[in-house]
Amino acid sequence: MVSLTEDTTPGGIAPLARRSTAEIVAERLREAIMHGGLAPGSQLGEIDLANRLGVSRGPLREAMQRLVQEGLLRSEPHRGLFVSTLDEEEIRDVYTARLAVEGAACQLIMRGDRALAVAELTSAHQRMVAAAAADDRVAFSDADQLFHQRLVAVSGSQRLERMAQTLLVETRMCLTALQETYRPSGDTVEEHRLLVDAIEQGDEQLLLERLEAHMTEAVERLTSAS
Amino acid sequence: MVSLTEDTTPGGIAPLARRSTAEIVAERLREAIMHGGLAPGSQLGEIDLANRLGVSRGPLREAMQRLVQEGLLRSEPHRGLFVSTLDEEEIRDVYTARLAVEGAACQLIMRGDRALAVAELTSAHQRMVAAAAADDRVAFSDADQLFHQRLVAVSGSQRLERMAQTLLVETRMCLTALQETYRPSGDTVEEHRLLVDAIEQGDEQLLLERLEAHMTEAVERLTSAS
DNA sequence: AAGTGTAGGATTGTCGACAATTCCCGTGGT
DNA sequence: ACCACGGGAATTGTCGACAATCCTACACTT
Repeated sequence: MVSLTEDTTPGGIAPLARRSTAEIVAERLREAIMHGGLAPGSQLGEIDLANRLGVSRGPLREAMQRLVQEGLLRSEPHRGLFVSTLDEEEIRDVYTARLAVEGAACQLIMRGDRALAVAELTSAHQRMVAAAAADDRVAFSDADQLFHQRLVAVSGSQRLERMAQTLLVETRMCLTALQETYRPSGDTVEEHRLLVDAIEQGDEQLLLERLEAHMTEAVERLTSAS
Repeated sequence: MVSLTEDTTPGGIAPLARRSTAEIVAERLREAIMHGGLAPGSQLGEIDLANRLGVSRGPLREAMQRLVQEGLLRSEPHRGLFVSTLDEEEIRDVYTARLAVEGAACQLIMRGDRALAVAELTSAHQRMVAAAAADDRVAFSDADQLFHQRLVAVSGSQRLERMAQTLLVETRMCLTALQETYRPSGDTVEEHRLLVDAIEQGDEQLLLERLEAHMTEAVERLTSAS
């Protein structure tokens, strides 16, 4: 039985608030869905998964209910749980919601700590540049996800951050499924840089326009590939 | 043991998709939190709740994990689950998120079926008027909630609708907690009517302005009372 | 041959009991 | 009077087993 509660902060004293098993398992499942370990549409056998994770069916089922609430899993009573599939319309919906959430985050950033935002996002952007240079698809997607995670995180809104997390997992799920056709592109890198620039300049209108353009471009790239 | 799976469509043939127990229990818990049956900050005893709902601890725990994921419950490992409390900052956060979600829904409505939206929202608005006339606080809150539920529902975005659901429950939780000071007001009724009017006119800019004003007013009413 | 009915197998849904951890409170010491 | 220190109770977390349900495949009827 593998230990699920590994302490991530060796020197830290404060993080005494260990997380519940269901939360940890849910995170593992999210990662698996994101990286394609659990393909869209596939059924999740409880006994198999429980054994693989080293936990019993109880905590596993609790974790799965979390993902059902998030929309990542679909529940068919007495049939089982399946990884959600995203058709073209759903992809558009994801990006519509992302635009709403991240747009609101941008507005908060403009009224808040812009310097912090620029610092955080520039750091994430540099990772994108490096990943693109190395032509590392996984690292590129990681950096892309990190960029948008930080965008909503520095907004300071817990709810926008939580909503964005789910949406980013869904986004990542698409990218992984279409891994063949999706490659690091200079355009994508540039789009993110333009966002940071707009924040630095303090031009809210410009920022929102560029964010919308960024989302539109992303949908275009994904739907044209499928 | 009481039957939880009551068929709502006697004559219908298609709706065979019965919902899972966890989903039903989660909905019951949401209602209880909304209406004050479970006060903010109070702990949820598992055995007691399970007995009261007529289910075992297993399904109940699964349902509770859903609410934890939604943010309605807070989990403290080995301590228990508590109903989330909302301080003033959190209330502002809720309305920030609501503005983002409902604003996006409004934009979709403007590009979609405006007539349907007007019909649905007018109907909900009439309930508000009636509740205000009868000075029925609960019915008034019900109508208010229904109005905003329909607003996101007619947008056609599943994700915006799901996000809004959680936010509306949190909103309702505040209203219930502050039930003493919150009363049906003509201003609130009028604000909703202005929203419907803006949709009917097809003026997106005006609609968004009025929506933002509506949210701001609501925050004002709630925070000044506490 | 096509469709229907039925038995088998497998999976999910549910339940009760056991183990682990935490908090409360009484006791003793300083 | 205050603080440190266990003992005990209550609650959560976990687990394995039982019951209900559904899919598959095969035999039977028309």
